[in-house]
Amino acid sequence: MARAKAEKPYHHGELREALVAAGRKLLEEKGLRGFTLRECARRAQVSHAAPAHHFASIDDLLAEIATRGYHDLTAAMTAEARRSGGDAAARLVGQGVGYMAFAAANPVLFQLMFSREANHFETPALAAAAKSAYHLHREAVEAVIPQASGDVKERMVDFAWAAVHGFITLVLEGQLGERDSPRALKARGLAALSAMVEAVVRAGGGGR
Amino acid sequence: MARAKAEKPYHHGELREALVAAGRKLLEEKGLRGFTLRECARRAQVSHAAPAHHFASIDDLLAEIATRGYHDLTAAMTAEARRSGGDAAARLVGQGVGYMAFAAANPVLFQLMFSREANHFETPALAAAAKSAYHLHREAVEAVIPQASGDVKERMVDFAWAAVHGFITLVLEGQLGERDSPRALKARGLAALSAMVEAVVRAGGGGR
DNA sequence: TATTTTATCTTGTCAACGACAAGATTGGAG
DNA sequence: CTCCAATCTTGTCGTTGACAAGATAAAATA
Repeated sequence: MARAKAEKPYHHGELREALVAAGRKLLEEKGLRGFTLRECARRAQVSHAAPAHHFASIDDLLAEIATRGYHDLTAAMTAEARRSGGDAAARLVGQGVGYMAFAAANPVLFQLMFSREANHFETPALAAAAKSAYHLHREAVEAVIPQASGDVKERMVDFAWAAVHGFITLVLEGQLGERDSPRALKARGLAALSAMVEAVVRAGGGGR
Repeated sequence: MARAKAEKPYHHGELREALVAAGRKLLEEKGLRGFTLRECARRAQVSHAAPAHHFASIDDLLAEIATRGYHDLTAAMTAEARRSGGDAAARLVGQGVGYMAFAAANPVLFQLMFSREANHFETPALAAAAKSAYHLHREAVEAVIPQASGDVKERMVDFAWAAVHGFITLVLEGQLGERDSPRALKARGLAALSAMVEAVVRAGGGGR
């Protein structure tokens, strides 16, 4: 009850956060093409020009939203990996599950994060957040094949990420499993994940 | 010299085609967010309202462009598969190469085709073109593992597509191999492809 | 405490956009 | 030759992102 919404606050006080929150919701509701600064301002109860004092342009707001998305993504991956116990392969699967779960819960944001446009408004914070998620994945893959050569490791990092990312991307776009139940879809995702891990293990010298 | 551009043609004659061509170029130049109907009209040398007689809305034009993209994609996949000889596994790799080559040559269009927005302006022609590309892929995968069960086949179709699509998607967004030479990048793509095919063969019972 | 500074938010404006309406031009059907 | 229908034009509307200039209130200073 400290500085909440009494009637109509003088200066709002937390516009930046409000804009990010409203923007994130708007993004999921209307898609990237339906996303407008003015609607964000409207939802935050401020005038159309107020956001300019916190974000230089609409791309700046999108960059901030994408950056937070990466933070949430790494959090989801970490949490799900931890739940999956100590085995390296199981943790890799768990991280993949976390990755897919985040994407499924935030489809438009996920598409924004990995869109070509996102590369255009590249802020340092966005690049750092993306790199952080990448390293998380890289380490999980390398832990599965610790004895493999650096080259094989690199290729398996590529391959594992591609399989996970490709699967959930195709699902989100409606190309894969459009008429499956959520349950069946999750099974398909897990099948893709385990096929991926098997391939990694095998390529890393752990096969037979 | 039949109905080309003499001075300023009466009715243009081929506006629809001109708009699609201009739009496709504009899309690659400016990205989806920089794509405007009026700029397409400008490049086709017509007034801002002329496109309305050929496309009901901007989404209609984008849908048409995406549809042609799918046609070109299937053509690229077919051509590259044919070049790769008669072995089913080699042809699957070839199709993947064609897939990636198309995406690399038309990055923004590719992103549009597989974007969430594309699902929104879903025309019958677009859906048919997309389904056609899907079936091409499905058959190529199934040809590699003809003796596998239907369930395994389905999962390997998922998996193979996910690996190819995921890899090229990550490359296009700059997440993978951003500072590799085109040559090195192609090698990474081929490595991902062969890891995928190996996994498919093994899962399909052709292993050992 | 009183005054000044500064961040924040407002209203007002601009060019560009997508969409629509109404009128002009032209190729082809009768 | 006449009329029709498709095609293209000009004109307009509401909305958008960005900018400018002024108002408000919090914070810094004296």
